[in-house]
Amino acid sequence: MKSRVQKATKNLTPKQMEKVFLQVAAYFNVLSEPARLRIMYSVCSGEKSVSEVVEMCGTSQANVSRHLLALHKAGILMRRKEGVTVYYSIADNATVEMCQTVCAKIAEGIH
Amino acid sequence: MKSRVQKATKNLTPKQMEKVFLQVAAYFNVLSEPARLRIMYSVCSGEKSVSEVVEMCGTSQANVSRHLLALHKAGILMRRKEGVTVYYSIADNATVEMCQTVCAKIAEGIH
DNA sequence: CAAATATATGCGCATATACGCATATATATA
DNA sequence: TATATATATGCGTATATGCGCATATATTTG
Repeated sequence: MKSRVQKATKNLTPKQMEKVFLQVAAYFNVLSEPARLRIMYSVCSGEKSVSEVVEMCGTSQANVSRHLLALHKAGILMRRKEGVTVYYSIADNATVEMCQTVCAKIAEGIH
Repeated sequence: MKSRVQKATKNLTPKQMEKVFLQVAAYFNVLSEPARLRIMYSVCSGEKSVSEVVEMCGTSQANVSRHLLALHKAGILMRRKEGVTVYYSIADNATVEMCQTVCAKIAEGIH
């Protein structure tokens, strides 16, 4: 019996598979920047405003804003505006868990 | 009690965390190209020579070779040389499963 | 050794994108 | 309304990298 994962892509046409590959690549691309991973790490500990992330990460405000928007656009972060302040938090826990798994595997080789 | 994943990165110095972020980003970067995902998909069905992957993917031989080497260098594919032929196969099943999970999640939104 | 086959690589070009800098936009407050 | 604060964005530059093309390298075979 095939797993649920295999089923999901088994009945797609080549054209549809190509779309999937493009979207999956775009998804991984969002996670392929150290700056964005640092930002995700800081948001992991709880909802943060842009300024708070700037302080935690030591990146410029402009870049933090752009990276947060990219993560939001990818569906990974929630965006909530309160007055002039914008708060970001985790929207997709599966992505966070995946990142943590990869981090852990790589961290093993660091010590 | 903390999960094993959280433990793995909890006791790292900022400098070590930075190294982890760089390596994780590099890892995701390998998976952020449609061409490489196509190639991985074809190798998933069993060990393949470079030529076989070229036929399956319709990409040029030079690029297939480069992408396969990149996947091998990242520890995702095995590389085995037999005479003048080079065979690639899955080395890291966790990565394949991760890709399939992401593919499945995205494929749901395609139909 | 010469030729054929399979794979890898050097090079140039085009494209994507992260960053710094300045500035625009939006909201709150005096 | 003027000012201050928080966030977003336009623009130029530098860098990374995927691709096409040609060619190098390695191995087998005649």
